[in-house]
Amino acid sequence: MEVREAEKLVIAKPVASKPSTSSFKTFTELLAGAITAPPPSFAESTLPIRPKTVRFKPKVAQSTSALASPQVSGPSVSCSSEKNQLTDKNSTLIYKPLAKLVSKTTVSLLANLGDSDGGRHQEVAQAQLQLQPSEKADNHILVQAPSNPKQRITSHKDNFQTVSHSKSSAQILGSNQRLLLPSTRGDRSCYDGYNWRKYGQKQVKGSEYPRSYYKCTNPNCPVKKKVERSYDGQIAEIVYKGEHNHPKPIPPKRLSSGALCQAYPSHEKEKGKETLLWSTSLLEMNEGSDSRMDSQSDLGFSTNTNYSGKTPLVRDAIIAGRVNGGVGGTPDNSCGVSADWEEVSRGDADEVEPNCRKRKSKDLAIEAGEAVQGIQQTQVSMQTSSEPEIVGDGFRWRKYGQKIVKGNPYPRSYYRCTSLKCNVRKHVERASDDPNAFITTYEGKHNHEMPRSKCLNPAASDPDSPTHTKSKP
DNA sequence: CATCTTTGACCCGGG
DNA sequence: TCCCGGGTCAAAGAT
Repeated sequence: MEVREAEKLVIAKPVASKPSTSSFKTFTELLAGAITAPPPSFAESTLPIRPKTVRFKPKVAQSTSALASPQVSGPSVSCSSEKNQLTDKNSTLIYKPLAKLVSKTTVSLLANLGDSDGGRHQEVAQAQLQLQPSEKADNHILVQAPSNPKQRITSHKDNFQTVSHSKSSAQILGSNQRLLLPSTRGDRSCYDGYNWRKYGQKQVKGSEYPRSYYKCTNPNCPVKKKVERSYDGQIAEIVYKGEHNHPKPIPPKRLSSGALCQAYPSHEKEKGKETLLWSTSLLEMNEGSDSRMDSQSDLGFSTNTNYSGKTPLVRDAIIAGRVNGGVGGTPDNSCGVSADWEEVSRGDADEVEPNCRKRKSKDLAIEAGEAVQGIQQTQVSMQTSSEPEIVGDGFRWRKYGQKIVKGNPYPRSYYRCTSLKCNVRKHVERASDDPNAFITTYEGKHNHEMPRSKCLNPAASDPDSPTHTKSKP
């Protein structure tokens, strides 16, 4: 099967679980031994490990080969080959380059990676990062896994640019694709370091798969993502909306909880394998089998999951590129990647939601948002001029939608006041090619006073003031 | 008991 | 003005 073909290429590492009486076994031996273990259905598989793993079907042979040997080097890797496969619908990554911050830890981590095979990951990660020539108002990341045989073109209209590459992320993702059996609880499809709450699911016309809607659980964080998942659990497409206005939540103790506890299925936690250091995982990633990965099998791949699995850098590259509000898909993107993981263990951000499932009621969340304001401000300042209203004009807004409105090639973002019982809404859209020109339209009147956050910098709290926005209340 | 997912209904912009 | 369809809400159920 094609799927297995992909696995063969990517996950070919013999399981370490084998009681290695004799220090080394040939691959054949390992294979043979493994084949006996899994169910008959896997007999034909050359992958003795992780029988549960389901990967996106690599429709493109070359892609798999590329995956197998990510020898490309240098930051430019992503650009060179990607153009060659613009038509490769199986591996499409829509990514809006955004300026991103690279932490020191990231740098150091990258350095370390470079010493090992991390360099490869970095390259791969870079391959994931696709620059979008146009400055759009929203950063969306669209990851489309190649699993879908009918891969539909990820044409996100004007907002997106479909890009593919030899080592397309999708394929890489695919290589790490896991069976996403919707876990009953905590199906955080796509672990990306953030916590998501599913708030809807729908069968979208034109899409063969149901689309799930997720919101970042962080208070006042406008980020949402849509995940289309095939019936067998594979992620067909992921679309991110907005930018996180907060740092990544941090698990109390190294990947053991926090984000993981949410992102990972319950059994994952039970296994306690998440305590594995990512660094360790990184070393094993491309070889295919680490227990952690196994435990992720039902996590669902995703931009995140997959990345986090075999190619965390890839994942992070994407996430970081977006999360950090970066403007540029510079080679550093790969750094952001690792940075993300670094952050996970650093604990610099979870003041808002340090523990998994600490989420309280919406009210509490809103209140908590106050505490985040400071962070927001900081984050926003790092962002591009896009979506300046996230933090607001003194009020707090939550983005609840976005659409392409006729007559404007740029997407219109919809916000609502986060204050309870306040029905004020507004939508923001680019007014022209000028990335700084926005039109903000307000609806309704605030039935409350402008919130005053202690951490809020009055000066910074008025993103509208920059003159880029003209409001018409 | 708290939190999260599910899912049908509703909202609303666009054609 | 009506209909379509994507997105969101929120009650109910699950964990």
